[in-house]
Amino acid sequence: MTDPMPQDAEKTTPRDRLMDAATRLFCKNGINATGIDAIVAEAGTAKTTLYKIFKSKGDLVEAVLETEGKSWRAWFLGAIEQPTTPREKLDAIFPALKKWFGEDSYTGCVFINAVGEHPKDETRLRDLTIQHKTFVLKHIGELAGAAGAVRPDALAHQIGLLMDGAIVAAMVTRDPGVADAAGQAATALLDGACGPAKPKRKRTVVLQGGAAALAKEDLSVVE
Amino acid sequence: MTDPMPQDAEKTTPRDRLMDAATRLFCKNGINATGIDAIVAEAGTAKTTLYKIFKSKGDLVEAVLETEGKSWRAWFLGAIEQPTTPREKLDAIFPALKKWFGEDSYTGCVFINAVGEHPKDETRLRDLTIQHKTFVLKHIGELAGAAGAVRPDALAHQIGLLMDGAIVAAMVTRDPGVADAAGQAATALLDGACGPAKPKRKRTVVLQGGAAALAKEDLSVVE
DNA sequence: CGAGAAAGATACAGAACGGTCTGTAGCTTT
DNA sequence: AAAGCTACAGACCGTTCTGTATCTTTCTCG
Repeated sequence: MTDPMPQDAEKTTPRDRLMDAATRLFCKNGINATGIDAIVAEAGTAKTTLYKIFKSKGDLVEAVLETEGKSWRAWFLGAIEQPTTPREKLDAIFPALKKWFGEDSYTGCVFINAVGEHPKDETRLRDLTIQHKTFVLKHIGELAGAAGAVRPDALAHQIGLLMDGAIVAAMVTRDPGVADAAGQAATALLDGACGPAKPKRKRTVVLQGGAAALAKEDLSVVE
Repeated sequence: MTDPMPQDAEKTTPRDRLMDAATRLFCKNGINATGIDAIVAEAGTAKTTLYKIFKSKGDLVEAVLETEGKSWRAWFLGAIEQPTTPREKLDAIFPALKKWFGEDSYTGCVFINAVGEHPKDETRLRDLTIQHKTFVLKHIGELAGAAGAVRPDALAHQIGLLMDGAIVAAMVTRDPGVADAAGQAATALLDGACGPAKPKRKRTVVLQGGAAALAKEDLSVVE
């Protein structure tokens, strides 16, 4: 059967526009500070359209977090997969973050901000955030293991804390340079756990394919 | 002159009650999610009383941040000043944070959360946050210098990032154990910058009085 | 006691909130 | 041409928001 779908062109769906507008406004102004009217105005859709697609504002928030999380993970993994060795990939983390921090549209981590501005006994947003962070940490932990770290998961946990700290500090200070400070700390931790990087003398670290294959696997967070 | 103040007893002023209620509700539920009515109900005051004391909700928010910041700094400096040597004080940072994280009322850093839930082009809240963090980092930097760190300010910056990361991660996960991971990372960084702590063999580090005197100085953040 | 300030209670104003409703324009499909 | 679907437009619902105005109570202190 021939597909009657009208090709592609710039046929953006209302859903995409709503998600895009909501993401932008939630990040820039905060979730609670963003009204439905502002979202539909930015998206150029009707309010009815929004409520035909999403059950409620909370439903839209969750959809934004999931999509934004998946998008961020794809960008992040892509940004650190270009080097060849696991150690070099790990060393690419904070330069990548620095680039992110330098964007005009940088507004910190939408997960962290969402948890911070909602009631602390709320579990749904925290669970989504934990899934997001766990996915990233798992990948870093596997890289750390492949790089020969003595306690890969502990090292990944520490790097994750440095990442979160840098993300928050960059949001507050608007200074991408915090990524350098975090990167130097990470390098010191990595040197301690794996031995120095030896940037010129190539010290080949075997990559058994586990971490490399994982880089291309599904970015969804399974429950 | 005899003080005509009616002793003490539980004579709480409306201002104190309002500040207390606002602090608790802002931290627990978020600033934008907390209405004036909820604050006056929790404080047991009239709405008119609030607006007689504070010009606006934003004014109340700033007052809460300043008071809460001063209180936190006093607690934090007190929690790490009990050890004698600078290095031991630095090693006390993350155990202190762990105790904080374990409190039922722990809700993360109100400064970070406030910045996250407000428009990102807002400068006032970010400035208050930077002042707060700068004060803490300056103290840590002086301790690091007294402990013989090669680049005390850089080390303090890195420790600050670990602190922020731990604060955020503890808010999300509700697991005080993140302080242990952060503390291990800090210990590794400190060992690298100052040499190992040598916990038993006392390696006396001279303290020229600068950092010790500072511990008792004004906790206010000067503009 | 009695004057006056402080703070409570309450109602209100005007705007904004999340969310629903009615109606219609524009496009396929048949 | 008729029918149907999607999405936009915008009024509207009840609620909640920040902030104010008015009145009463309570307490202090001379």
